[in-house]
This record gives sequence, structure tokens and C-alpha cells, in this order.
Amino acid sequence: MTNLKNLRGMVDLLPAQTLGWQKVETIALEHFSRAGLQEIRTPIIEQTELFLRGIGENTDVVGKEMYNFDDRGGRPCTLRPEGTASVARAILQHGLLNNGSQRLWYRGPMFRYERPQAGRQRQFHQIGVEFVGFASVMSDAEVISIAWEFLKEVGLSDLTLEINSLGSNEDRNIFKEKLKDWLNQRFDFLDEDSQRRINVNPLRILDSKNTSTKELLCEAPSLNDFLSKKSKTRFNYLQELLDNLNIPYKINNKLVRGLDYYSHTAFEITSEHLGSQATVCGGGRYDGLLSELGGPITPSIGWAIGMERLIILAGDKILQSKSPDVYVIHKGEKAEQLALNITCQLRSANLTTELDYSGSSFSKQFKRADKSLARWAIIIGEDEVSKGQLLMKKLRDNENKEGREEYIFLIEDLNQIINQLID
RNA sequence: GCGGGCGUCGCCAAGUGGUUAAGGCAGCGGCUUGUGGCGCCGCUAUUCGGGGGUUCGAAUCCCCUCGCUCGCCCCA
Repeated sequence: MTNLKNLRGMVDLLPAQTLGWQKVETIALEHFSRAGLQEIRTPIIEQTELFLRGIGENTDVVGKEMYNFDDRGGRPCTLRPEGTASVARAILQHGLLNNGSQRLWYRGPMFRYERPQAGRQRQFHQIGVEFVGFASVMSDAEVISIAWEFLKEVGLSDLTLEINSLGSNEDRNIFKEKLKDWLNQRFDFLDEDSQRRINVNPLRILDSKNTSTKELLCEAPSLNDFLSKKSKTRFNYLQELLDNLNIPYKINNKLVRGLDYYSHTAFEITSEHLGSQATVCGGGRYDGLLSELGGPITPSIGWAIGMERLIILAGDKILQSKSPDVYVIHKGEKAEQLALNITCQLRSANLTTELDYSGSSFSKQFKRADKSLARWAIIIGEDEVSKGQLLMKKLRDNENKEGREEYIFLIEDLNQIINQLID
């Protein structure tokens, strides 16, 4: 074995997995097209400043998880830790909003320098949706429903949707101050992490997993009580819309997303089957992001799904590989060219075809044909070549284990025969 | 960044100081020189993540290191 290995947290997708990924990606493409979304692809490397301004310098993602480096020209660069900031940047840079609001989706690798564990890697893949330039609560509901229906279409169940409203920036700033006061009065009872966060990112303390802090927080002021009338009405209407769509949800007043740019709607879709990294989809409204990056005030909402987590939840079923329609068996020098020829013809006729060129005995080749789970075998030996014929045998007929059907036909009749025999 | 667990063939593993490192799956070959799914037979680790040390002797004990994994933090 070579001592060259992949970097920690970077994962190879082997042939046994890629089919499942392809299936999910195909479902996504179709699902999003039907919803009128267009795909956008942005570079995986950006100027570091984009993320500093977009995500927030005090977030963990920016503070300790980014892959930063200077390029040969000395420019500070970062491997993107998430997709939204890049999408926002591209929209502004190319003036896409001049053509109206944008309904977009993206997919691709993201990078965060963290300690890997179940459902968490340093290079991971997200598939995400961004509705840029939409203020209507209806867009919140539609964006959530696109995620929900997509996950259902992939076959996931036992999912929980949690929603919360972070209110407007003004609502949240008032609340932050009140919360800080309250926490400072109880400083000694907080866990170390939470103590550190009071001035940096007090909202995140609400989401603490520390048991004693959690208990203490039951009495804490709730963001909900600080929402303006307008924000409350908005949140209530979102719930009404979700009810109308029959999408079940739970309100979680402690739900605060980790990135600075969120306001109003925040949501997460979680599963109990993922271990401690339970979130499969996270998103929310980011009305302030584009203006933060120097663009116009642009109300927007989006989400991202972790592909690896999605694949874990989809389970083995989605990973099963496709078996060939036909397995081509041949023996003898004269049969080689014909076998290759027939294989290509079958593929032109849209049949999945596997060609055996081991040159081993017919018995061995049949064994492999059987193992491949092919439905049919085409056998080409010396006899067939000299007579201009092909022999075809049905392999997967559990009724007649002894006398499986065999057909002999002329090579020039190949196309007719395939149409008759195979579906 | 901090804690716990683990590293023996492609995969799953037995072995816990003493001659050639079990076994199963997968792979390859044969029984069967043109017919599969069962069965039987054979082959496949000079080596136990790597490096040092202790010992007459180490996969087994000690030290260091690397990696994996689970959890914390955080997030998808």
C-alpha cells in the first residue's frame, strides 16, 4: 500500500457511493427546475474579505474554521466555507438584479477546518437555494417548502422542521442588550464557553448544549417577546402559510443560526438518525447581506443542505448500483472484434452492457455474468463467428432454473431481437 | 482547539511474550478444454499504521509519532 493518503477530513467518493450522489443530484436538478430555479456556479476560492464581511468576524466559521492562504501575488484567499456569500457577490458583480429578482440554486464543495466526526468533514458538499430580492413572506414559505419536498422526494422520513423569527435588526439589537444584562447578572453560573460569548455573540448562548446553562436559560428573556408587532405578524403569517401547505413544524425560540447575516425567519431541518450533527438543512432570511457587501438593500432568503448527511439518511437503498442489461461473453481470437462490436451496438441501443475480456473459460465467464446481475448474456464463440450468429441466454429467470431460454439469431438481426427480447 | 475509543490482507476478524500470523467474505485458478447461481480443492499478509526501546525471543510490554473514530465546541 502506498503511504500517500488523502488529507484529514477530505473524503474520496468511491464507485460504490457515486451512483447515490448522482441520483440525488438528478432529483435536485429536476425538482429545482420545476420550481423555476436556475443554477449558479461560483469559484471555490474567494478573497478572504468576502467572508469576513459576509458571514461576520465573530462567528466560529470565520474565526477558527476557514482555510486561509495568500496566493503568489500575496492576496489573502479563502476556500469557501459556505455558498451564500459567493452567490451574493456574483449577483452584485454581474448586476443580475438588473434583470429582476433571482431564484437560484448551487451545489459544490465547501471547506471548514474542523475536527472530523460523524456527518462532519473538512471538505463537504452542499446543495443550496437562494431567493434574492424577495421580501414577501410567501417566499419564506416557498423556499422552506422546496427544501422539505426535495428531502421527501429523495425518500427521507422522520424529519423535523424547526422555525424561529430573529426579528428585524432593531428588534434583535434591543433584545441583545437585555439578554447581555440578564446573563451578566448570572455570570458565575454560566459555563466557560457561554461566559466568553456574552460580549461576542450573546444570541448563540441561547442554543447552548451545556446542561446547567440550558436549565438556567429556561428563565431567560425570550427573543419572541422583543419582536416588534410587524415582525410578529410576519412570523404568524409564515406559520399560517406552512399550515396551508401541510408542512409540519415546531417553533423553537432558541434557534439562532450561526452566521451573522440572518434576520427574521431562521429554520433548520433535523433528523434523529444523524448522531450529534443532526442538522441536514439550515437556512434563513438574510435581508442585510447584499447591502453589507456594498450592494443595494436586497431582501433574500435561502438554505443549504449537507449532501453527506443527506446521503447518510437516504441509506443503502439509494447507493445500489445498476446491474447491466446484457453481459457479453466471448472466447477465441476470432470472437474478439465481434464481441466488442456487439457491445457497442447494444450500448447505442441504450442497453447497459458489460464486456468480459478475461479470456477465461465459458464457465468462469458465466459465473461473472451471474454475479453482475445482468438479465441477459450474449455468447460469442468460434461457432458463432463462423456461422454469423449470436447466442443469447436469459439469466435471471427464477422460475426455470434448469432450462433457461436460449435464442440463436443472425448478427444482422441484432436490433430486432433486442427490441423483442428486452422490454 | 479539548476529551474518550481504536489501528492485524480489499472487507470482517482470531491471536494478549515462544517454532511456518487462525477463520470468513471478496478476488483468482481448478474440478467443469462452450454454459452460471450450489458444492469441493488450491492460491492470495516474510508481516501486524510508522519509528525507537525492553527481551534470548514482540502483532502481543514501554515510549514517541501518524492515522481513524466517537463526543465537546460549531455547523450542512
